[in-house]
Amino acid sequence: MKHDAVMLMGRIHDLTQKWLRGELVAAGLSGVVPSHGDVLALLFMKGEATMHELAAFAHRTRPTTTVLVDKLEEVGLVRRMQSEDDARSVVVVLTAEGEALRGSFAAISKKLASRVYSPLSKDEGEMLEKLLNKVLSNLEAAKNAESAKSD
Amino acid sequence: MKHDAVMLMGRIHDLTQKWLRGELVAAGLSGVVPSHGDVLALLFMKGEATMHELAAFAHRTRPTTTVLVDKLEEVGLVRRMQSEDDARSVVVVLTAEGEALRGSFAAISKKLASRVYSPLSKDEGEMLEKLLNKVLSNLEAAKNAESAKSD
DNA sequence: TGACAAAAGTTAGACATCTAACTATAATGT
DNA sequence: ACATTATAGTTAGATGTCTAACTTTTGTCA
Repeated sequence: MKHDAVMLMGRIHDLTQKWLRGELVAAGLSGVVPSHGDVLALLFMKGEATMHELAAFAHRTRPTTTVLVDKLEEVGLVRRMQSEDDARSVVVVLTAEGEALRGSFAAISKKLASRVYSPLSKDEGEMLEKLLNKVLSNLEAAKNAESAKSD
Repeated sequence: MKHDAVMLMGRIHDLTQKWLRGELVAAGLSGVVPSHGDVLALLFMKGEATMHELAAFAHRTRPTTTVLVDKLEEVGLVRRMQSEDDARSVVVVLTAEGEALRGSFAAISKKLASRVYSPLSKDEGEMLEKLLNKVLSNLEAAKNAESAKSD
């Protein structure tokens, strides 16, 4: 055992992010980066979402989400609206142009999965997901335990 | 199969990097980040290295490595020297202060591995490394195949 | 009911990283 | 031998992300 899983995951993460950027450019979406994809992914699922929900889903901070949505609004894929329930909230929705990209995004996402899973058998793919979930749950539990200590 | 391995690895990567930053601060190394750790790791192994070697080992670009070494020199952990063989090359070496941190870095590195591997059995740990290596090799092969096409 | 705390979002400033362009030196080929 | 090409490293400028601080609105509770 080389105990290098963290390094391996870092490398895989780097390569997949880089590849994704290339795909987005190839799809005519210069200036759109993988994090924007996470924002759009939630909108494709839910139709609309608050900044807060988008930030949580994309695992980014709210300031970062502000910038991400600024960009998506600038290129015309989403629109900000005032919430009717809560005057503090902003609701983000897809424009027609944004909705039109649903298919492209699904295709890129499928291509990414196939790229990563192709060297693995079905069993191996499932095993990998199981092991990663174990590791992640454990890290999140440890993190929560530590932040709870500072009460 | 959820095909979410990429997302899981991204999350694990984020959490481990964040934790590492905290450990470095706790070790009195404010301003030193995980990438600096990669630079130091090679110096702990080889004693000295050129900028080019450090960049390759840390998987960063040479401009980034310039900045990393600037910082390490500023906090007194390494020193730049002119190479005697090649006037273009810079050789980076550890200072006494840098050498003194060997133990702390080994401890942090061990703690990180234990954090990640603790929820896994020995067999599972080995399996995880095997699967990640498969995925990474495949991605690197695909990348090389694509860049070769543009000849 | 009115003060104070919590939450949603933005702005400002910092930082790690990247690509492109530049300087200086070494290697190569005719 | 000299011109061209390649390599080592740095500088300059851009970008994605973060934390801290701020504004506005909502919730709480004495």
